[in-house]
Amino acid sequence: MLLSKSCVYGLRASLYLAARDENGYVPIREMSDKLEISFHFLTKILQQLTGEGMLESYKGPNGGVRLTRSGEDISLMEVVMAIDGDYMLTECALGLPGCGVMKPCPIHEKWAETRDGIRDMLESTTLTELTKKGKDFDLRITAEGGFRDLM
Amino acid sequence: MLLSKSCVYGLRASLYLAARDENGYVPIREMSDKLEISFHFLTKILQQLTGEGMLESYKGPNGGVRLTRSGEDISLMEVVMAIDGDYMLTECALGLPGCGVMKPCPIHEKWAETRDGIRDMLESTTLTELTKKGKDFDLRITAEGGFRDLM
DNA sequence: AAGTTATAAGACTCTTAAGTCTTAAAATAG
DNA sequence: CTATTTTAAGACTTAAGAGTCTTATAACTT
Repeated sequence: MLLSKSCVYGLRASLYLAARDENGYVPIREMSDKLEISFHFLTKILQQLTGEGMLESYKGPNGGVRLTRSGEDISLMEVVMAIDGDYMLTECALGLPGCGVMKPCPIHEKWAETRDGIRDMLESTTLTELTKKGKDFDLRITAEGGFRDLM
Repeated sequence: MLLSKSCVYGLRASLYLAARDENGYVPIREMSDKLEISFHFLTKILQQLTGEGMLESYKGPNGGVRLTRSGEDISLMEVVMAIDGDYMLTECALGLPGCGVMKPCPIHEKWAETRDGIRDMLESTTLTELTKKGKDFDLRITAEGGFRDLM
């Protein structure tokens, strides 16, 4: 799998937060219910995003988490890097250590081009762009439900 | 990781076979030694490729495995499909079941384009193309050694 | 025929990702 | 102050991929 499950859940949660444009704190319990993700597991993932500064959290009643910046300014890449790190964009396709321009494997060059395609997509796509599309066309954010059910 | 370890080992072994252009059978033990892959593990992987008809095997002394066709006619895609299957080219980026044009997630479209890039690369690259490059520039096929050491 | 070299198959172990559960600590509402 | 709602942290369990080991079987060499 290209992205780990943690990362995928992190992306869905980030989209959920961006979609709720009232910018109050959103309880993790609410998100785990709506997105059908284990509460404790989601909590762990969101803690990573909080640690990276993408989210901020607040304890107590009416607490929860929220984006620190506008969803317009947050790319998918930011979420992926916070959770999965950059292995996807640096790792050799043949698994050879230290593969790079200095000591390439035969697939290195072609793989690097392909990877750039992935990188560009992740970097150029923002949360808001996707939530807008999601709301306009009622696309899916959970196994069954679309954006409109959710809000 | 985009490709499983099994798949990566399968690719390296396939390249090894394509690089040994004398078309006799190559003992798995020789490959596992040269490529620094566990013999038993590599055996399993090659059995999958044999099962898919990409390799043929021969038992007894002077036995081993060999490509059933010329390396020019075998794409990386063929190896990847035989070992990892098509999940990479069909799976939803948000992990939603049955994501597709009918019931897309908000990333579906962009992700499909990116995936096409991967697909094209894997389909258009042949084993021979890579072994030729590997031999010409003595590129790496193992952690330390290049193609020239190997043959 | 006997011994050797090889693949075939599957049980088994190890490691890591995925997921759960428990306890602690913060902050607010009443 | 106290009860409640929430995040925080980390131990723990489960599941899956990665890797090892053992036994069986095929086929060649002498």
